[in-house]
Amino acid sequence: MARYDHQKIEQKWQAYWESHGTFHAPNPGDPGFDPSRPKVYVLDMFPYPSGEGLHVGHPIGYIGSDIFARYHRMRGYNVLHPMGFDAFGLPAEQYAVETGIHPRVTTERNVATYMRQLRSIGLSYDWDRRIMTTDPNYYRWTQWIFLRLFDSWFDAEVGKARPIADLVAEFEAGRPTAAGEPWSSLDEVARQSVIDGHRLAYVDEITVNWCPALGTVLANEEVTKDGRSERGDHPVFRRPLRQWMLRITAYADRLIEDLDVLEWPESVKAMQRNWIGRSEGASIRFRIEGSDAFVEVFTTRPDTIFGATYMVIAPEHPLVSSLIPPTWPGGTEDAWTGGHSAPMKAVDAYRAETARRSEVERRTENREKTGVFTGVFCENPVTGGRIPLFMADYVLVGYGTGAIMAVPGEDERDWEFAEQFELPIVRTVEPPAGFDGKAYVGEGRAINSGFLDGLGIVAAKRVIIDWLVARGLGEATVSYKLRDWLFSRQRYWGEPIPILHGPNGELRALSDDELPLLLPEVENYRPASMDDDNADPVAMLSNAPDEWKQVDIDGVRYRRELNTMPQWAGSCWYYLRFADPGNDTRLVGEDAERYWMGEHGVDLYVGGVEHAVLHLLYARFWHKVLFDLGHVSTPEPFGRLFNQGYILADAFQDDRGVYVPAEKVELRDGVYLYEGNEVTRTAGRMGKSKKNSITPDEFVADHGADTLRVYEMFMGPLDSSKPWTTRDVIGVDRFLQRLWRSFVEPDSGELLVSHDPANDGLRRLLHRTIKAVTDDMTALRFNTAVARLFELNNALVGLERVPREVAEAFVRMLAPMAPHIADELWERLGHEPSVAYAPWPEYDPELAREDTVTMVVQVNGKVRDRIEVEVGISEAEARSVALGSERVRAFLSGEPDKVILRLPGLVNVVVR
RNA sequence: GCGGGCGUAGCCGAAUUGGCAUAGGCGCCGGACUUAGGCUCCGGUGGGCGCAAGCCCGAUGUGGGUUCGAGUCCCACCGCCCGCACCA
Repeated sequence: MARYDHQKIEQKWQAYWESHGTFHAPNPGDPGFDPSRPKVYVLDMFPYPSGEGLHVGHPIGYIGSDIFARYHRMRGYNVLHPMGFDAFGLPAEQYAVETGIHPRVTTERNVATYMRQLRSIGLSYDWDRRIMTTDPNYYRWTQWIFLRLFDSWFDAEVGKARPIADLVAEFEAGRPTAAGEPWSSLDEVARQSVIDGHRLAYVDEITVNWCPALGTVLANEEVTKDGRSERGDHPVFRRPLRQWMLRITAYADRLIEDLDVLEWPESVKAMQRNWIGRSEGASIRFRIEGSDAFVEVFTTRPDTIFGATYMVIAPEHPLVSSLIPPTWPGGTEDAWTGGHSAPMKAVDAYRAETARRSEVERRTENREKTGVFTGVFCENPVTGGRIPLFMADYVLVGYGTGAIMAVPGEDERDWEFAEQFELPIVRTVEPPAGFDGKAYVGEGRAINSGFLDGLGIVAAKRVIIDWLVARGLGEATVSYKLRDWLFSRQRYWGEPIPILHGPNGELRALSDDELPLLLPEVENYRPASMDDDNADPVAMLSNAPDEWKQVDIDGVRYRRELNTMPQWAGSCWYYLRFADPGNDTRLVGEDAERYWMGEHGVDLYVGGVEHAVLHLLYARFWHKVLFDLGHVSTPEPFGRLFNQGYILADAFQDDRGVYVPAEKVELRDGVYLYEGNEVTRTAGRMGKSKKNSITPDEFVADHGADTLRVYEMFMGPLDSSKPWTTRDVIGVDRFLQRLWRSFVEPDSGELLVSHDPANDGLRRLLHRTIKAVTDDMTALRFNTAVARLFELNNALVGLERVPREVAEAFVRMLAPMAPHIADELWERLGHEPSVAYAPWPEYDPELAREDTVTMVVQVNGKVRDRIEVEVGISEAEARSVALGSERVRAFLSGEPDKVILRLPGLVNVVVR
């Protein structure tokens, strides 16, 4: 064999691993399970199997986690390293709309491609644990968890979820209902409605994001800031609709607090905190003039209430029309009316205008403020002043109470509005001298604020809240940006929601043993709404046969829920199922859950930062519910999270902006040419649409899986995005070829390993390398680990034979990154296959240390000499070496001199 | 605007605690082997002087600060990336 033949060797070892079940991880209680070993759970964010297959940018995180998993196997851990597929979702369904092919068929075809590609790069998954969210044996448990959410309520007193039965028992024991009526006085329907109002999964009529093109409503999280669908970039409209909701807001505080102990990137923690958006403040009730009714506002600055010169409600605010006067009251300025003859007309017109205006426009910053006076005056509770109530779309209905007290002196938005509508501005916080801005939002003492004058912001807040509480006008409250999770979708390819609707609208959950509720077959996948923006939402399952849609129980006819779950559902708990994928009596066996999820849950979770908020927040929420109900043993699912960076690649566009195949573009004299025409280079993620993808199939055929793995790790830090540079691949190819030649005689295939011990220099390098690579492995610094192995390999060049101690350690260090070539060499070194469970090499701390180190000698502040000294030299010796140096002596003045020895770990000041 | 992060050679990048800045790779230059070629081998690669050992000088976005000593810590500024954004 003249060269290292990657095709032959990689196929050989992949076949070996599969036929020997090398990476199968037994569960507690299974044959071969060793309970004395520590466990590590290494998880990738499982993919949605798209029809395009993988390109080389996709597996970079998988390779990183695979190296981590392989390293821990060699360290003697029981390693859970599974893979599966998040296979419900829109693309397969949209493909079905076009082709009529059942989503199950396309999904299975795509999964087969993914598995072939993943296997071809030597990832050490335990494929026996493979799961698919679309498998009835899987979604049975997704539905089961939904039923637990339906059957639970959040007990705010203990801050955790409890079974509904507990709530019923408490009501029967005298717990007051929210409406204040005693439980015993309620009839069955009223009781049911009280209970339904407490469930973690509940139905509510809310304003939803309706996307006709996708034929479904979307969660806020799935709508871009331009008011379009994240998937497909279709227009989204606001519609009121009765929908399933999950009460994630109940967990807002715990979702924030529990972030602290997680070993997650700070940026992701920050994004989650930001998304939940907790702010402390006060709700304050402002009496409506001439009425007993109040407008309740939320503010984070109750201390500024003396400066509240007007109020604003959102256009969607449910202010009762009867409170709006028939004519413009005295004190109405012309600028406030919008030219309308009566308040109701002005309000109706403004509401209509807002509804027409897209979300995009509404959310655009720096848009000129619009609004209209409602004809209602309120009373400022502290000043007694008469202040107008406006309607304006800069106040959002979804946050706080949908109403604000406006303090233009201390808030930039309010200032802008006040200027436009000629409303009075009163400063209530003293700006620093020389402040010439408009609204002042900084620290300062209260002014123009009656009994608050002179107080700082914090103290003023405390005093005013006490004052309001004493008068029943307000209280301290906390507000969140986080909304409850809209959980219904009108699409076909998702988990059916296991609920029945009774003749009187009552909800009836399926029992656990009626699960799974199978997805029915339908004739047509095309949503009725698809081409009509004005169409109403219709659930796809209304196309199901009547036998499925109707259920008769005890003579009562029930209708099945026709909505399905969103794609996030399956990925909310898949990490639990991997611990015990075959269990058909529980979602996960207790022993398996406690063992694999023990201590920190998933020990390393690797995936893209695009899931920083949605998937990771939803999964944490479900996990906490399951934790509260006693189904899992840890409060958090993912102890350590790592976001791999993306592989970027140049893409090229011609003069019409059309992408041209990147591999056919040539660089000549600083100009990029495609078929002789100049094209423009752009950077970005790899993707089929940009015609710059490289598939693992072609790469593995040309260079091999080991080169792909090592190259992707060597490109740079795993968590930063970096460009794919085909030119650089050759360095890794050379490394592996050179390595092979160091070990194997090219012509005879003889093993070039000697029994002679390594010389001191090589041995020191070896032990330094082991130390560095070992540190790199746990820190996921694989780029530097590769560089260390390059360096060690370079030291072997020119040796006739590699000393065995070096060879053995080298192969073992190489194994996680380049497992095929490492297994081959390991076998040739005379070991049983495979190196996957060979012990990781240990280093000798003495040998790993540098043997000499440079001592820098400064005389009176200037470096005068650098002297190589042995590591571990004593202070006295170092001093005598330094003072013995002629160069140093030449600069001694005879006066007391300051001589400083600089030595790693030793600062030694000598005065002479 | 708020939050998170980053600026090191021609390019990708390294530098555990503040301690020889620039490891490793690409590219480039020179040489060897070869009829030829390069997924071969050897050497060089911040600038200057030197045949050489070596010597001198400069440099981690900019400007300050702390320190015997700063890529690393502190302050200000400049530039870039990511997330959120009329959230009261």
